Amino acid sequence: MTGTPTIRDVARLAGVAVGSVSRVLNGHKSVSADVQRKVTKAIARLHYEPDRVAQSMRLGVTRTVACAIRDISIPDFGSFVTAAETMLRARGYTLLLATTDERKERELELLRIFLQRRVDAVMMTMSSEEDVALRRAIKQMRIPVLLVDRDQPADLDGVTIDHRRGTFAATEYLLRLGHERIVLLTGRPAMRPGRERVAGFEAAFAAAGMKVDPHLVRAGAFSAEFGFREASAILSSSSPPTALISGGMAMLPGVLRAVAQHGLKIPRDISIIAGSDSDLAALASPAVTAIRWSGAEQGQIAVELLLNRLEGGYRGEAQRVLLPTELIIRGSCAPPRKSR
Amino acid sequence: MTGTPTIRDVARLAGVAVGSVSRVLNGHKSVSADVQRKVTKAIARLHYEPDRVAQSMRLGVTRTVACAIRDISIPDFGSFVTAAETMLRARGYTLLLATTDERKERELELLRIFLQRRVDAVMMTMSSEEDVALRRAIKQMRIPVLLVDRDQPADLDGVTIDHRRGTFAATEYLLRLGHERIVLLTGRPAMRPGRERVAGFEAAFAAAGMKVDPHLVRAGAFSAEFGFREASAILSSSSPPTALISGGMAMLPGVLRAVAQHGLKIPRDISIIAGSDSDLAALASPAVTAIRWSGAEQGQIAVELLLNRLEGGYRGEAQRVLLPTELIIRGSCAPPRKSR
DNA sequence: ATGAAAGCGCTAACAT
DNA sequence: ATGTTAGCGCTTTCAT
Repeated sequence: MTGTPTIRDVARLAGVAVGSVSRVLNGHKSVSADVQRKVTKAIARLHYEPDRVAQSMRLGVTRTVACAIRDISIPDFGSFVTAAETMLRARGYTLLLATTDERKERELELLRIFLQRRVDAVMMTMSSEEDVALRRAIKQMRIPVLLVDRDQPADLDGVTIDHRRGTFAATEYLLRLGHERIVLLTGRPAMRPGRERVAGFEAAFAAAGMKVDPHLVRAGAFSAEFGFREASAILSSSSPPTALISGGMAMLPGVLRAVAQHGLKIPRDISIIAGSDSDLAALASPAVTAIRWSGAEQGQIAVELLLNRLEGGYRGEAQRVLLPTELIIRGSCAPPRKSR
Repeated sequence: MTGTPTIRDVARLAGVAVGSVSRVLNGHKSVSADVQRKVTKAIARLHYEPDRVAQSMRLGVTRTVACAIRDISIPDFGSFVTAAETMLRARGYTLLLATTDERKERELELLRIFLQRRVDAVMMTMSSEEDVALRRAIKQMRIPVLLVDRDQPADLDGVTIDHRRGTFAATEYLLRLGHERIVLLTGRPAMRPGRERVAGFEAAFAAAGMKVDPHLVRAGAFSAEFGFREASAILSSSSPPTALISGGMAMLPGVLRAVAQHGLKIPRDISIIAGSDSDLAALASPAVTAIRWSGAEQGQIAVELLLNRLEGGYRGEAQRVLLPTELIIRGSCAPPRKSR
C-alpha cells in the first residue's frame, strides 16, 4: 500500500467498513464510541485526508467559488479578493482566481473553464455589459453569477459602488469652489463605473444650472496610461481645465505624472480629485482629495449574497447592494486662479 | 434528461459509445471522420462541457496549482499572482488562491486544504522558516511546493529576490552620501527578506569599515503600521537617524506618515529609501529612491519551475532562482545636515 | 449501529 | 476503428 491513503485503507486498518469511516468523517449521529475511536486512530496513523475531488464528484458540488477580476494588482481589487477569500474559507469554500485583463476572449474562456471545473458560483467583472457573446455565455451558466460593479445582465446578483453619487459630490465640490472647466477622465461607458461617473458628473452640473462641455468628458479607460495620455493632451490644449477628476482606481499615477510633467502646481494651477483612495492619494504632496469606498466590504457582501443562494436556499430576484462612497477632502483642490 | 449533460448524453445523441466520445474529446488518433463529425455535432447541440472533476478523479491529477500569499492587496504580490495565473492558464492549469495574513495557523490549515483538494503543486510564502509544525506539514505534502522568497526548507524549489544586494546598494549609497546614523526597518528574521536586508545592511557597513549600531536595526514586521510606529519612535529619540531604509513592500506609507508628522523635510532633514518600488515612491514629493525588482517575473519563474516538475519530468535537486534588484535613485536622499 | 454495494463522469485497457 | 467495462474515492441507500 503506497501513495495517498484512501478511505478504504482507513477502513481496513480500523477493521470497519468504509461506510462507517465515512460516517465518522461526516459526524453522522449513529456511530458507536468504539468505531469512532478506532476510525479516528486509523486516520491519525495514516495521515489520511479525505479526497475532496471524490467528494465533489459524489456530491455534485465542489465548494469552490471562482472569481475573475480585471486586474488584481490594483489594491482595491486585492482587498476585494482578500475579503472574499477569507469569508469563503471560513465557510469551507475555496477560491479559484483568474485575471481577465479586461479582455472579452479571456472572460469567455474563463466562463468555460469555470463550467468545466464545476465551481458552485462565480463572481466577476466584465469588459462589457452589452456584448452579446458574453451575455449568452453567462446565460448558459447554471450556477449563481455575481457581478462586481456591473449592472447587466440585470437578473444577476451584484455589488456595486455608488460612483454616481461619489462623482456627484466631487463635482459639486469643485463647482462650489468656482471651477467651471472641469475634466472627467474615466472608463468606457460599456462598464458601469464609467457610465455612473459620467452620470454623476452631469447631474452635478445640471444641479448647478450648468451644462457639461462634452469635450471635457473622456471616457476611454480606467488605466494610468489613459490618465496620463488624456491629462497630457488636455493640459496642453489652448483652454486647459482648472480641475480634473481622475475617475479610475488605478488612474491617479498617470494623472499626477502628467500634471508634474506640465510643471503645474496642485492646487494652485489645477485641482485634482481621485476617483478612488490610495496610499498615493493620501501621501502625495499635497494629499489628493479622493472618493473613498471599501473594496473589502464589497468582497464580503459579494460572498454573503452568493452564500445566500448556495446555502441559504434563496431563489428570488437578483440581489443588489449599492455601497456608499465618501469624499475625503484633502489639499488638492482650491478655487481656480482668476487669470490664465 | 435534465441537468448538465454528461459524456453519456453525448454518446447517445451521436449514436456512438462513450469511449468514442472520450477519444474525440482527447484528440485520440484513431477516430473516423464520421464519428468525429457526429460527436462534435452532439457536443455543440448539448452545450456539453467535460467534467474536469471526473477527469481529475480518473486521472489522479487536478491541473490545479495553489498559491498562499501573505497579503495579495500588496501590489507586488498582486503582480506575482497575476503573472503566475496567466502562465498557468496558458498551460491548462487553474489557480487556487488563498491569503495567509502571515499567520501560522492559516498556513497549516491551507496546507491541509490543498492536500484534500489534491492540487498538483503549491507556491507559498510562510510566516516562519523555523517553525517545526510548519516544516512537518510541508514535509508531508507529496507534491511540489515552491517557496516565495523563503530559504527554508532547503529541499524545496524557490524564487527569491536579492534583498541583500538591494539593501547593500542602498546602504552603500547612503554611506557614500555621508550618513552614519542610518536606521533599517524590516520584517522578522524568521522570514528571508528580513534576514537578507539586515545582512546586506551590515555588509555595507562592514565594507565601509564601520559598525552597525544594533539599536538602529528594527526587524519586527513589514507592515505600514510597524513602519509608522518605529519611525515615529526613532525620530523622537534623543539622537535621531539622518537616513532610513523602509525595508518592506508595504511599509513606505507608514514611514512617510511618521516623517510628515514629525514635520521633517525629505531629504533635508532625513533621507529615505524604499525597500520596494511603488506608485507612491515614484510620485511622492520628492520622489523616493527605491530598491526595485519584478514581482511579475518572480511569478512567472515560479510557475516555470513548478511546470518543470509537473510536466518536464524534472526530479532533481531543489531549483533556486535569485532575482536581481536595482536601486532607482530619485530625490529622497541627500548628505546629512552638519548641524543637528 | 454497521456492512455491502450502487453510482457520480470520466479514461483506458481490453475486446472485437 | 469502435464498443464495453472496470475503477478512480467517496456518500448514501438498503439490508441486517
